[in-house]
Amino acid sequence: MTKHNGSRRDICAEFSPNLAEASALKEKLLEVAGLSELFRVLADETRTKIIYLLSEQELCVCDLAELLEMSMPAISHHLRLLRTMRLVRYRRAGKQVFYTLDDHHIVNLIRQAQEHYAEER
Amino acid sequence: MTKHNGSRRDICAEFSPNLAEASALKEKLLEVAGLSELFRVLADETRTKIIYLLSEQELCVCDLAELLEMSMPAISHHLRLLRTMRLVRYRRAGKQVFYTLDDHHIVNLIRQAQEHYAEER
DNA sequence: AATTCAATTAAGCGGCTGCTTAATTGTCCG
DNA sequence: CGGACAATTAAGCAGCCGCTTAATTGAATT
Repeated sequence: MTKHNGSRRDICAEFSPNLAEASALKEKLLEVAGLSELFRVLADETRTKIIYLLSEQELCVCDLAELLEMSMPAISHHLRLLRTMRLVRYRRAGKQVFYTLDDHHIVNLIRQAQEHYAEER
Repeated sequence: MTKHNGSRRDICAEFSPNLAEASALKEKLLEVAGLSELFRVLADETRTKIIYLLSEQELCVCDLAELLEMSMPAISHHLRLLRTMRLVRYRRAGKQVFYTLDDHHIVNLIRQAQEHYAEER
């Protein structure tokens, strides 16, 4: 007649994880606060590809557009976000603007995702 | 009067990265195809928190709702996605349904993001 | 069986996002 | 200067996403 749920309680309304534990969990949540902003960058396939390409070599906007088979404004739009998030750097060379990856941590994230989730479906 | 751009070309319309290189890059892109689906899961703060909480311990829906200060339908909605992506498992215990993390790779992704992007602003 | 509570589902809405087309800026070259 | 081209910006639209409220399901308790 004690708790029969493997050291857990029975009815939700009565006690959440015992109070101390609950606030400990809530604190833990602070650790991940704000991370989604970063993941949101990678949530778009085109952006992930841009980052991946730039991790290989410097490229100008129209090269990216051609490689990804998208319009230049579309690419430019994505680059704008990557710029404001300080993930890429750019330099002007005549009429063209060349972009390079400025944050290589993010490639590690991509690679790690690759390792664990390659070819699933 | 040769190329003055450090072994690169000048005008975009004329040659993208020399043809062989271009198709090599395009092939590389296949490596990251489909990954965004995964990152999209983490692009929502609530989901990242759910995953993080479940990596600590098994929790029922109403606990999650309380810890995250959100409605149960909202939480349930997110869990549905996590279920279809096979990231969580669940078991029924009376009126409650307990969820556990079924894929711990994804926690590594979160931790890695944490390490590199903690406390930036 | 009737009530209660956890959970899910359904329907609907408001906001965000990623694209398009069109206009604008900046640079080079004749 | 004027034309050409890379790039960005602006405006607008369509689809998606995450929430809400309301209805439904499922299980336990009486």
